[in-house]
Amino acid sequence: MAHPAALTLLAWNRLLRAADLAQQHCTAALRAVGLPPPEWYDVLIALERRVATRPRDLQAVLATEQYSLSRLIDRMVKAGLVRRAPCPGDARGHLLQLTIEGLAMRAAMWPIYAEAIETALGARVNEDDRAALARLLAPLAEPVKA
Amino acid sequence: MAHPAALTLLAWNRLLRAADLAQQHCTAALRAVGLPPPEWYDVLIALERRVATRPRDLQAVLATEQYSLSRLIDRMVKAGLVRRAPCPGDARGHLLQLTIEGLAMRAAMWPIYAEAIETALGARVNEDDRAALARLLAPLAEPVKA
DNA sequence: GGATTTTCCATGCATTGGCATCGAAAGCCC
DNA sequence: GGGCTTTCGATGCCAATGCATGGAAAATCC
Repeated sequence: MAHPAALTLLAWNRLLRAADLAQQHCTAALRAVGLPPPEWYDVLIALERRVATRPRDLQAVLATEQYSLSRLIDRMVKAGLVRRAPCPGDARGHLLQLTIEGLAMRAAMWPIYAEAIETALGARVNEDDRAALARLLAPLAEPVKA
Repeated sequence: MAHPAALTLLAWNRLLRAADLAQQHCTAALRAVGLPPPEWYDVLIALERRVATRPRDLQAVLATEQYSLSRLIDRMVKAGLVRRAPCPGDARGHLLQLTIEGLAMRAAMWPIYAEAIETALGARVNEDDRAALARLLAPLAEPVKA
């Protein structure tokens, strides 16, 4: 296996840095107005759109670790945003439901989150470049070994 | 502030996912052969190249939080890879030095790290695309407000 | 040069994450 | 149906992170 070229390392470092800065920016923006971090939004919106209703589906959608998701849900339940309901047909798992508060929280978070994304990405890269970025990142957003 | 376009969201999600997968892959590759995570390499190589010798310089170079770096150094000192030496002319700080073991560790990590980068990025994106990626990510690798 | 502000680094405390493992229910195979 | 394997989700334990703050030295200001 060849050593990475200088260009590869440059792209590598920028990729990691860019993602880090982007996430920090969003987290800080939400936090600044007393809202929970982006991961909470991702869970809420997935449940609202019924993309997933069980933890294992959410896990696949969000590409998060099982234990990590399990505890995230714990916190969201404790915060009153999500409810665990019995799962008909599979007594191992359960269904996840948004509460009214969860729905409200999702709605409250979006404007802040959206603006943060716009500031961090939309406003700094023109449309052509955003399209190019999305295209170039597509293969990298797939699991490495696949 | 306008809502992000669908294209922006796509690029956004792929950016975060790609960086996450990339880091996981490297961390796992190093861990699989009993070596410490990538951040350790970043510290070691910075010290070896004398890019930075004091914690605050390292902090700037690595774009890490102050407390986070402070404790990372703690661990590396405990592991015998780095030494804290008094800093002539500024009694608040100190100089960081690689130990022999630190130097060896840096050398031992590189082949594994390099191969992981090559697998995760170099081998999945052709040269033109890597160049394009580096160019497109350049603005995003700068602090958001700048 | 004394007081104030800023820089540099560490740390207490609570939260979060990583890893391994567990218990329980489904699925499978015979 | 009785074992064996796989899937689902939670959790104990320890490590790492985040946030706030502390303390001490340097720089600045008057």
